[in-house]
Amino acid sequence: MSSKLTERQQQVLDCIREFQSDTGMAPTRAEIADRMGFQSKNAASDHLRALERKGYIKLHSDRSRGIQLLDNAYWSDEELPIVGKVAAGVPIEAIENVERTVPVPQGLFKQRPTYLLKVQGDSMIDAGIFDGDLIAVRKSNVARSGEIVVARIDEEVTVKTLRLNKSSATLLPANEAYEPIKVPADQLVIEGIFVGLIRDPNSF
Amino acid sequence: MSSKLTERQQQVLDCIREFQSDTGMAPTRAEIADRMGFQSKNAASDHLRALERKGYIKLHSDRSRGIQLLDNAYWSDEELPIVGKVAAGVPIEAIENVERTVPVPQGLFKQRPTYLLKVQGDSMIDAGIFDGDLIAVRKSNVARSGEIVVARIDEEVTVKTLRLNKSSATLLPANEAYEPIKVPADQLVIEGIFVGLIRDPNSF
DNA sequence: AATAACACTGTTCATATTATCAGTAGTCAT
DNA sequence: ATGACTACTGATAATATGAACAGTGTTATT
Repeated sequence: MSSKLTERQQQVLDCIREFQSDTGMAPTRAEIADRMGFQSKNAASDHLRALERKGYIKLHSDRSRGIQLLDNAYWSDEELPIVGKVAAGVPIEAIENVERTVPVPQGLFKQRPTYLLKVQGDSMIDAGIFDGDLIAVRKSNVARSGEIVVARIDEEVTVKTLRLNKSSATLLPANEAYEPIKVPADQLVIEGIFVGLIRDPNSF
Repeated sequence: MSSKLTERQQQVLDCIREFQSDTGMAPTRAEIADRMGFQSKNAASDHLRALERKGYIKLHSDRSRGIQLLDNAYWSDEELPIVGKVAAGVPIEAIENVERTVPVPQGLFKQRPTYLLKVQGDSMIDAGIFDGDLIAVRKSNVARSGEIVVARIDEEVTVKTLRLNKSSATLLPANEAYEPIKVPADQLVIEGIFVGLIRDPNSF
């Protein structure tokens, strides 16, 4: 049972999460005040007390950076857009493509997704990604070799495993029925990185 | 590129991970010394410097608890046994059942697995668990409703979703071809909790 | 209209924490 | 046998940080 947060409190909670994600440690009162634009550290203190009272964090008293995010802190839903078919040349996040939004618990995935993409086709079936699955994607225009990426080739968007060589990139399907796609490194457009998968067997 | 750690340094790294897992924050030098049994805080400092130099952590200077675990820190492998067929009545971790061990990166899963179990059968196929998959299991004799568990019924070990009612438990398969199994709560033996899945398409 | 909760500014003080210096020993490679 | 790294003890100084107190307005609820 945790009461609802005010908008400002939610912002502070997000701020703490982001700081932790960036630096690997929880922020101090001063650092929260800095990021949030407060003139006084005590503004941050007040918010922390509120967040603790409402059950989102635990404060370890007299401990530096003693802010512990509780499970609740991660279960504040964020509405993510589901992107379906993507029109040629249109940025993937264009509002026209948004079918609907679904609440996704933050922290469900290690990397925070930017949007959800409904998988079409079975080219990644051996990687456990089925037709109709929702994959969580973090928007990014770079990726490392071995990562599963959302890439654009000739106005078409696909999900494949990225393999980077010296001068070229290969998009690897995970299905024997499909062939790898070799692309010159400078022609490859990465849309995002696969950071998680959501399968709801009752969604059909 | 990160050089190898000494046994002691590995222990200190484990100590930091555990502390962070317990409290949600990185330990101070004093707390490391305390947990490790050092008389001097500087022993911890020395180890931290070594761990940073070898690329396992990042130290944020002049910052309290400014220890950031880098990816490398999680990639220190732990050898986990793979349990295959389980003889009737024999504890699941009995050495006779160990087929082989594989290095599993710690921190790959949020919950640290105790052993790996090779899935036999397709009763959980709708949950994305296929025949031949390795599932990472955390040994536990209790579980919450809704969790996927490794349970023993009549000398047979199965993987199912656990559904707890008032007085009885139901083991739910994720495959229409199989029927749910109802078990009196006091007869159910939980072996462990499903904490992750490893699928290697090249392992066949 | 009163009260509580929210959302801050600004200051002071105690203490938590890091950094650094000075040692002691053991191991390991050149 | 010499230097580099490991693995510590012990102490002190500098700074980072949390806690507390005294205020000011605003907004939501009864």
